Amino acid sequence: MQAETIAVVAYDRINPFNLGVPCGVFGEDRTLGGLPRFKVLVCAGEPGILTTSAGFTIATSCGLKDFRRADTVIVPSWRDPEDDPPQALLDALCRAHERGTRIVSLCVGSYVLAAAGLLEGRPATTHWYWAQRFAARYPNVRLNPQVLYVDDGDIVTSAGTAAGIDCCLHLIRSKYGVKAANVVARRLVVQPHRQGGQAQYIEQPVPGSAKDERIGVLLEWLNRNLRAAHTLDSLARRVSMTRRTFTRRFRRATGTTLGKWLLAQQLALAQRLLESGDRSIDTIAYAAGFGSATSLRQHFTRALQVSPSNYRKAFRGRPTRGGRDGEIR
DNA sequence: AAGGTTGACCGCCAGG
DNA sequence: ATCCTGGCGGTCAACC
Repeated sequence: MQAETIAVVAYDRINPFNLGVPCGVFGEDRTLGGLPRFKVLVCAGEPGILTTSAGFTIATSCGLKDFRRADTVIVPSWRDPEDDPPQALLDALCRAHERGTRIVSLCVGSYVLAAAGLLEGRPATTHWYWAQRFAARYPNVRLNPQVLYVDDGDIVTSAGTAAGIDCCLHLIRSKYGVKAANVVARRLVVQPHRQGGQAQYIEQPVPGSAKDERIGVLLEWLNRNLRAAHTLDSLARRVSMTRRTFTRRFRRATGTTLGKWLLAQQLALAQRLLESGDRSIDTIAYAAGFGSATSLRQHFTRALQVSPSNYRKAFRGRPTRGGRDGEIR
């Protein structure tokens, strides 16, 4: 297969984790796992010495001119959303985009794409912490701060830090399939597909208050008792709140609704059970709190675009015995 | 396939 | 004034 070239923009004071995400996903040779070999070019997005926020410096011979060789350009966050990116970088991004190169941003890299004008009128996301300021500064961008990433074809944006991994996995999944993405996910030891949006990761500014604590304790308990049938009323009773207050507090604490949160947790559990062990779909459905295998199949397929049994097959990739997997080197 | 039932979600308002 | 709570009821979707 023709090697796809990925240009990753490095800039001064870059956070090494952000730089590492695309390099970790695309930069390793996983051809034995059945993946194509990507060509990763770390490109200096500005002249001068590039230091990282961890103190070491980056030396690369690639620069903006090398965008020309890329199929995809990734902007792995930005040092400071309030710090305007250099015009030369913005111009290079625009030219690449006009040539048909896909432009991807991680975290607050959306600010760079927006500054380049690439997000005008288009759907996008960014780190939840900056979402409000982003929306105020770029009102024409259809910002959705609830999701982990937004794939708008030639432009892809993603939410904070680790969502960059979700986003990069998505890029692999959409082009090379679920199986390929799972190979990478396994190697990185992350979930192949996280459920729900970034809302569930948004911490409340005052987490320790006694009242939020009640929801927190409940969530922990729920996660250990997913198989039981829960209703809004039974849970509200459990934390001694009225139904209305409970739904409100729940949303404030989790950023989502009870139903969505529960379903996401149940699906995540079902995924884990499918990935390991040989339990029947029926058993797994029951263990994860679904009323029936039919119900599990329906929700699972809708959320992941793969049926449970195909997910299991794809995740395993190939027959495994004794915990060894041919894809893992 | 249509219709009924149930439960979840949330806007709204009144009261603390 | 501001925030929170409890209750009502409309809408929607899942399930039967």
